[in-house]
Amino acid sequence: MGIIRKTKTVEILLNEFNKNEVAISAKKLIDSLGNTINKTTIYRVLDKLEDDGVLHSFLGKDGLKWYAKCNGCSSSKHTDMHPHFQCLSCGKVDCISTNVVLPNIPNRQIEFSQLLIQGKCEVCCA
Amino acid sequence: MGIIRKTKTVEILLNEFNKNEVAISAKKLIDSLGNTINKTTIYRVLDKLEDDGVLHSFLGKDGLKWYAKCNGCSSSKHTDMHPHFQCLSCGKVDCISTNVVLPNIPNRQIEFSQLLIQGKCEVCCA
DNA sequence: TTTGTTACTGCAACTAAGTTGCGTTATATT
DNA sequence: AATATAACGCAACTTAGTTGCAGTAACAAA
Repeated sequence: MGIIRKTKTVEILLNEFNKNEVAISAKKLIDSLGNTINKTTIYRVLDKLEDDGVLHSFLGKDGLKWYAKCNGCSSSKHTDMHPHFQCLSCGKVDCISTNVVLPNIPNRQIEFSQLLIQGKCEVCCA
Repeated sequence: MGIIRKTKTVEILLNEFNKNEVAISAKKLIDSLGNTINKTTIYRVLDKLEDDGVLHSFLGKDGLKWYAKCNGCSSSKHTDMHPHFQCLSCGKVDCISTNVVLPNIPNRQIEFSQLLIQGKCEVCCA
């Protein structure tokens, strides 16, 4: 079940995702908002926003959970299937809006895929 | 630094990877061998075998660490860059020996990539 | 505006994967 | 056999994420 009441916590968290384009890890949200909002609440609101199709989640290079705003997803169907890029220098994660060409795998039924590309971002490249 | 002495633990672990074709998670090795070998030792030997280019590691769908035998890797260079397939029904993970076509990302320097495809394996499809 | 239902929150305690420090054991070299 | 040290076991720790429960607040209805 998703978000039903527009609480202060929901507003604060949505605001975090609106002011930056990049993805944000649950850990970072707890680090920056943890003395305002309880970490349990942060995890729960993120989970519900994902259920609603407002955010999508994926795992970063260390297995940490990251969230980013969805494009064209609804609560019934997450259509987002794009790759993510994580910078090995500064740790920043971006959504890459390019379609992934999946390899042909015989006799298997593909349901999801996650592609994490790692390297140096445009800032850390220079 | 990699493996220097051929101990009983190294032999047992390598044997696990030789009898099956599939990847094995660190957790599963601890579950099955944990009363014979200490879990710290399992983690350390896996780590060293990866340093040596004997195994490669990647993260499964829950962020758990998985290991599988390498093909054509050395201690100096891990050339393996293939996708992995994890079955959502039985949990099995396989290496897919197909090259991945990475999307073109301007102004970024790509160093690694990991593609995890999820769905139903050939056994669970039927 | 007040009341009442219940979604939401905070707290504390917990779970589980993986790590660290250190004293002991065992491999391999001389 | 002696010895240097890689490898091991144990216990305690770290940390991301979860659970149960009691208290709080959002919101609809009166």
